[in-house]
Amino acid sequence: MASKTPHIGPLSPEFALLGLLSQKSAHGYELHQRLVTDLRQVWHVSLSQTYNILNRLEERGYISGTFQEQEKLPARRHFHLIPTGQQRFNQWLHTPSRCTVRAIRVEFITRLYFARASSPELALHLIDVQVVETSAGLERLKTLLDEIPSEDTFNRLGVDLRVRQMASILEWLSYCRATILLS
Amino acid sequence: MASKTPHIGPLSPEFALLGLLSQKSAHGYELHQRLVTDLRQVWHVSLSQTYNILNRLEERGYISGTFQEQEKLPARRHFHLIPTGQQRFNQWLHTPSRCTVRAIRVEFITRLYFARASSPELALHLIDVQVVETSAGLERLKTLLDEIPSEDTFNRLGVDLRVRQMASILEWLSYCRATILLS
DNA sequence: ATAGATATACTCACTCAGTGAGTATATCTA
DNA sequence: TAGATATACTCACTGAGTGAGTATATCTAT
Repeated sequence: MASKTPHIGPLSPEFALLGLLSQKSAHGYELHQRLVTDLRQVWHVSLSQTYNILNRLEERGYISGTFQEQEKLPARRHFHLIPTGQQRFNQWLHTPSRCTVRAIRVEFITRLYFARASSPELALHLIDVQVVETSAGLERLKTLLDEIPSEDTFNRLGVDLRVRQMASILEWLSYCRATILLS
Repeated sequence: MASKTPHIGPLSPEFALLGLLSQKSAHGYELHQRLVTDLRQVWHVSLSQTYNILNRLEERGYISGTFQEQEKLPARRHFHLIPTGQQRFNQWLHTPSRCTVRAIRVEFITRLYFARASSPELALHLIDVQVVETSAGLERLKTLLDEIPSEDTFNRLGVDLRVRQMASILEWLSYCRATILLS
């Protein structure tokens, strides 16, 4: 019954929350706010989704939350990262993103955000690794495109668009490098 | 309790199935096969997801299925489009896609597939409308980018990538037009 | 002065996307 | 003749994402 892919997918803000907690423990509302200020163009996460993920992360034993009474406002839960969660985050931080537009735009940028905060050299390294990964992906897509017969119009159009997008991601990655160097 | 957005989202293969049924009624297995031959680079839909959607579509009164006994193989359900479903499909067919990479790559290509099958002029018209829509989206993104302060590095990087992708989509749309004209 | 908006802080119940395993039979292939 | 592959579908699950609801405090404009 247990799913073969507990791989909860790096395309949910899960790792972003883990990362924010690795910088500073906090309660849900604050985490959500940090997410929507620093990465609002990257993730579109509602408050309730934030809490959903936080609860799951706690169930799985990656973070731990304790209730804090407050004088006037309602009690809140203060979360902090525990070793398994830190380990999970570190591993994610060093794994390149898949070669899809969404993975780059959402997951890779998030990774870069945390990498730069901990060490700008790491950020530059991640960019270089991602360039290699993406170039390889682009070649695979070009080969795939060549193998699709011209009558197969819509499959060709789909792959052709992906080829163009990979190419534009490569250009963006180089712009990204320059931006990180200057920042 | 009822969701405010019954907007089941055009990013599920729902409309593709409606469209396939508008061309020819069929049973689930066959619909799945048509999907993975003609649009395999566009949708990645498993057989069980196909049945899920077909069941939902029937519950909602867009399609209707009747059991057919077979001599040797197990009975199968033959689906056909009913008027509300046809109407829903027609409306979708004439609504431009949102300006996101995924909407274009998945939904727009699907729309084009059905448009060309019914009339190549319609396909060309849809492309032209989409160009207008996408150009407007690109301008909005550029304005947004200008409004993000340069210290806000990662939000800028996110929007910058989207700008590049919109630009590459516009080029692709023009390639698309040429392809449809020649096909 | 006070009414209404906004901020803090969280819970709950829901729909939809997507997967994997399971059931059953027929036919093709080495 | 055994195993892979094709036909045809069901079921139960996890995870993404939303909207409404609860409750209190503070700020703001009339």
